[in-house]
Amino acid sequence: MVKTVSTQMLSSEELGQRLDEHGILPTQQRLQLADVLFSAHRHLSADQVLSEATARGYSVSKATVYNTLGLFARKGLIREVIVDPNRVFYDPNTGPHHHFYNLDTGELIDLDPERLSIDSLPPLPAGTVAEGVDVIIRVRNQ
Amino acid sequence: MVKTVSTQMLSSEELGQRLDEHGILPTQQRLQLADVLFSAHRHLSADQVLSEATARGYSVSKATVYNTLGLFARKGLIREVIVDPNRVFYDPNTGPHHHFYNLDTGELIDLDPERLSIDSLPPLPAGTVAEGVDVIIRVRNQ
DNA sequence: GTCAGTGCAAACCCTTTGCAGAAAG
DNA sequence: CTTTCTGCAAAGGGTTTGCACTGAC
Repeated sequence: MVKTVSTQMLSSEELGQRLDEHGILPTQQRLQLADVLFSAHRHLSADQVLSEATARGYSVSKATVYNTLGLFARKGLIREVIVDPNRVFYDPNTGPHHHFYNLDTGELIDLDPERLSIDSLPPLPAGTVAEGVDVIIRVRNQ
Repeated sequence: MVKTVSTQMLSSEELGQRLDEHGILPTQQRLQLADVLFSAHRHLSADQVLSEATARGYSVSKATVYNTLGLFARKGLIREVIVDPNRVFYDPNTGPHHHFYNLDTGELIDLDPERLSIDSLPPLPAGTVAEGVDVIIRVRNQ
């Protein structure tokens, strides 16, 4: 069973089910924020999520955006991407893949997983277990 | 030139030369901060650099630490490592290598470059050039 | 003397928190 | 009705900035 992640707008039932699957109570604001995150197949910062939500006429506060994004990330619904000391990006794609980060535009772009994958991890420091691997290719224009 | 009682591993002449090579005017504070950075083979945050400098009896202000670390990084003397949204780490090793980041301890550990290297970059987004590649393996204790 | 570097405190910006009111079950 | 969520504003914490002072050449 191959499930492809669609980039089109998801119905609120689908969104609600997705929240349920991750143990997240689907309130109105959470559904709206999930809608923003999953319909844009882009990487958004908290601020951008708030702007986008506001632009769509959703009524959400800044605190709720931050709290909700943190919750979604903790529950595994989305992934935090740390590439810029000034802001955290949120990636609706939780599958294994890496990123280009454009230092000039601040844009974060998915890297085709087939193009670069770390297949064998090196020995980890004693007493630790791997939690995740991030590869960031920093690029500049021209 | 008066020698101060310190634990520095590089002579101030060596440090001064290193700053010169990177086009950095070697002032007293810059030499002291370079001393802290290069004698500790660790990854330090700005705050840790300040603490360490103070502990050694160096007289540097917080603003100068931040300005100087930024300058060193811009000039290629040290490398910024972005792994934690709450602080930037500075790595005196500018050679190609990657990192383990311990989420429990906040510790950043060098990964032996022979253990993991990205030898062929995937095609970059159109109109961009690679600036650097960061691989972060996030680990937890136990 | 001139220009760059430094120190201090205040400003900044993103993010988190405290708490009262609203909503979900 | 009880518990959880939301919104507002204020606090928090790392980093940057404005400006006067100091130091290097």
